[in-house]
Amino acid sequence: MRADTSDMPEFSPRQNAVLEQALRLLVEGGEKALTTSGLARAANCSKESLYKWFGDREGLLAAMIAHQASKVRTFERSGERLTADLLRDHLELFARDLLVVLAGDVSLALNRLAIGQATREGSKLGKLLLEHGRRQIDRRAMALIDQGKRAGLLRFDNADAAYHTLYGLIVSDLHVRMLLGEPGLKDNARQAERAVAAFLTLHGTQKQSADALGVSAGR
Amino acid sequence: MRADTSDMPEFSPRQNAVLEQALRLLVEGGEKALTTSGLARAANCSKESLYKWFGDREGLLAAMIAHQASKVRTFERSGERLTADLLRDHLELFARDLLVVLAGDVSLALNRLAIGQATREGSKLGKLLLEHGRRQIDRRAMALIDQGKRAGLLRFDNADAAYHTLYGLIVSDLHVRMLLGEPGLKDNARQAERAVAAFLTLHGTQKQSADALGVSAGR
DNA sequence: CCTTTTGCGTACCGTACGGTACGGTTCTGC
DNA sequence: GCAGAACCGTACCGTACGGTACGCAAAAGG
Repeated sequence: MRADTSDMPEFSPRQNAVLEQALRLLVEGGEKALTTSGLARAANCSKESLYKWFGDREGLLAAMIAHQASKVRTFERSGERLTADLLRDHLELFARDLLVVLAGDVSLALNRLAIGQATREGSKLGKLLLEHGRRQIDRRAMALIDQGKRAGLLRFDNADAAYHTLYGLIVSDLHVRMLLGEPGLKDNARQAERAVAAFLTLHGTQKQSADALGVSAGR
Repeated sequence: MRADTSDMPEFSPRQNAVLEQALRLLVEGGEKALTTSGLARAANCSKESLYKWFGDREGLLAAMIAHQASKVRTFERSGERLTADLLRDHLELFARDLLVVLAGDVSLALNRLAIGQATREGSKLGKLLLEHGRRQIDRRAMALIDQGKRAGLLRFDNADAAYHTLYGLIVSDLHVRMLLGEPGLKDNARQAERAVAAFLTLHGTQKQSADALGVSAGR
């Protein structure tokens, strides 16, 4: 169960507990609620220890991202032989998982934090968040659609472009809306079905019934 | 040239100049660079005037959003008879405009600001930003695809769902990536073409050559 | 011309943050 | 059992913010 090419520092249990408190504060009160004093109080540790462990505030934020990413390992069960139905199931599962992850409290809070820090000249936190948080889910999807292509069930020239199409169909502007404070979808499964149906219409090799494309919906 | 159902307070020229400076500070240095003292210095006005005009800091931020929105009026030229080629052209134009707007410095800075303020319990700024900034572009797109349906060129049951599909195909995760500090696309036009081609494959009534779907790409 | 309003510039206040220093306490290795 | 490290709690420091108050110049208006 070792992580892949992990380079990450890995923190002590005590430090992980502190990072957990930090995430809690961030989720509950936003960035302004995550102060060194407040964290020290909430985690029953001293500010001195915080600075010893994480260097400065930015180091703490980076550690929080790494810590959260280390919790979201995604399994890659890629043994079975793919059929059209199986591919659809796996794509819909991926879509549902993606929607659940993006709508998660911690994910939203960390993204808000990194976006709040970012400026025109890029952002250290933003890079970290994209790399740590996105790599896993990207790999899972890419492996899946690659497998679909090798099984003759999907057709596309550029896997990256096809993946971004899938992503856009699943998420649309929902992520930004949630980041801005809007509530999420009422029914993730429905959205997943619609997105995957559209994706298969675009990139599937078999005729797709276009039924699932225009149903009542309503966000 | 009157705005539609505008209720907005509309500010004096002097106040607009101050808001312009505020936007400049925000774009150049992010939220932390937008302080009342800094703005007063940059705009050659007194802090007292700022508080008299805008109430408090949140009022200033809201005014900045309203001011920016008042600058981005979108024309609605919906006279001509639609053909398939014309519809495609208009959709691609919309897509390019959308990508340009989302990638704009001021748009990114305001979205970062509102997202940074937002918490789980919604955000005043976020609501404002979505309503003021999005309404125009949403209306333009909805009118366009509605027109396309009436002309028998598009088919869908739910216009809202179809629009979100179009939006997702155009933007994918690009908006969030840019908010996190990543550079934008190298070629908006290419992305617009691909997205519209996919959208027409899904919702067009005429056979679409699937050529434009899988080309080399590269973001 | 004089009055009133508007607004600039500056000084000021309370607060709260990030970061440091220190004394006392618990844990660890030998 | 003891020395040394790790660590907690608290106090402290400098700074910078949001917001207010005041003195004075310049425009507005009759």
